[in-house]
Amino acid sequence: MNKFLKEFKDRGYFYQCTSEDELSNLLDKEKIKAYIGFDCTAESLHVGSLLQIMCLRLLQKNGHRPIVLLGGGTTRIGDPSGKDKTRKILSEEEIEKNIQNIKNILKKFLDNDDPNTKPIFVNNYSWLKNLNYISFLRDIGKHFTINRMLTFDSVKLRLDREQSLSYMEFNYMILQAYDFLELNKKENCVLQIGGSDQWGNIVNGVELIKRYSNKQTFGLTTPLITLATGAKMGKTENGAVWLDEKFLSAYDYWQFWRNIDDRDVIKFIRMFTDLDIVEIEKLKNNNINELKILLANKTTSLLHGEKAAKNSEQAAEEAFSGNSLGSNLPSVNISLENIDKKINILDLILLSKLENSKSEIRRLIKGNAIKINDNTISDEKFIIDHNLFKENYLKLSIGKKRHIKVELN
RNA sequence: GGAGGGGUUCCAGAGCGGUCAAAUGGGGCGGGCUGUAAACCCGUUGACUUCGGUCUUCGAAAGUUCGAAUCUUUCCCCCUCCA
Repeated sequence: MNKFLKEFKDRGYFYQCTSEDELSNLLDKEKIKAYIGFDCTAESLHVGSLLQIMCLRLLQKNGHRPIVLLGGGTTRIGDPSGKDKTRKILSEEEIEKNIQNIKNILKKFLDNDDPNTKPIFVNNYSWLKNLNYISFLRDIGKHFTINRMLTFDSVKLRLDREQSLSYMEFNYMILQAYDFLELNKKENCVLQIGGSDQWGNIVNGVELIKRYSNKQTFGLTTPLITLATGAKMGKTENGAVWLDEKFLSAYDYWQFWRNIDDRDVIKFIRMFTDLDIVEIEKLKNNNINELKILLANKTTSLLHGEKAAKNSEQAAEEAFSGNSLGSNLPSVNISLENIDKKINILDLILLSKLENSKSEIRRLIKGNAIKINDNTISDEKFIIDHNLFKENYLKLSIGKKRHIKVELN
């Protein structure tokens, strides 16, 4: 089997593939261009897209060139795959902003220098916006039958569950198929990779290219990753695990990986780090907490850099060891006047925006969840005094896991 | 267009004149055990509070009533069946 494909499988990226043998042969023979599309509904990507990103990296590692399609056009429609409801439609400016943001995140993960493998960013709006309805129907629409379209899961599930599917959304798969055709013509892109929910859309593209240009192309999908607990990966405590530092600090990102379920650790090291696959097998008997730290360090390095990963590890060490002030923790600032005003613990937490309900904070205090410099606060009227600030900051803990540095300025 | 069913707190889903800030389950949060794990146990889950209470919520608005999530009217939205 082809080297790329083998590693793709060994790392657990593989779910389904069209004409696997032919693809393997092709990959042996030449360096190809492959594309993955990213939805631009959100302002940032989250770990749910990480597997796709790792696929891009693996392509580069094997000398292939990734094309990143930012779905500026298709985001205006909304992919019905795996969705119960029609998505809210975003404004042009929002989508444009999202595209820029997402592009920047992707660049962090990819090698942008090697001229042979550096990513090609495309926005399908550039070709979708000018489509002419009549000629599109005649050129492209004739290759699709409603009979077949109705058999695809994205459509079938919505119909079976008796949830409405608008004509607009129904067209999504045709547009995605057209994207592939366009990239095949323009860039000679011969492979589309996507999550398993994209299978129908991908197959449609492969078939369209076959009918339209009589060329063979390929589709490859990755499995849906679920956690050992059964939950979908990517959303936790405070919402999604964002890849953008503006939404989730490097420290919190590190913590996300540090807290992965035991049963998922090796699997995730395989999927989300660059460690050699053979080396990973040898790690299996290592201390589970060491492995979690390794996982957290490697994944955080890929996104935020090694230094940020190290800092996070150190901050965690300090925060959880219990007798250090955690100078590396994420920090919030509050102004000196507040302390002069003798604010209490309730207001301090409110000001630092860690909670926004006094009732909630009261509840936390009753549950012994609030600590300042590792001392439990049991009085909701506890006054924040200057002498709590060592070297201009104090350590505020909410629960066992949320530790933060409150700095004066 | 006609006939029915429905919109309840994060979700699912009870309530159908006062005892309802609203059962139950899930999820979340906190505590305990432990390993910053899982499982399990306990607590909590509208806001504010001088901890006595006060205020705002059951699609929207108006009304009946001492009193409404519960009754009436109008409007909006969703679903099913028939045409």
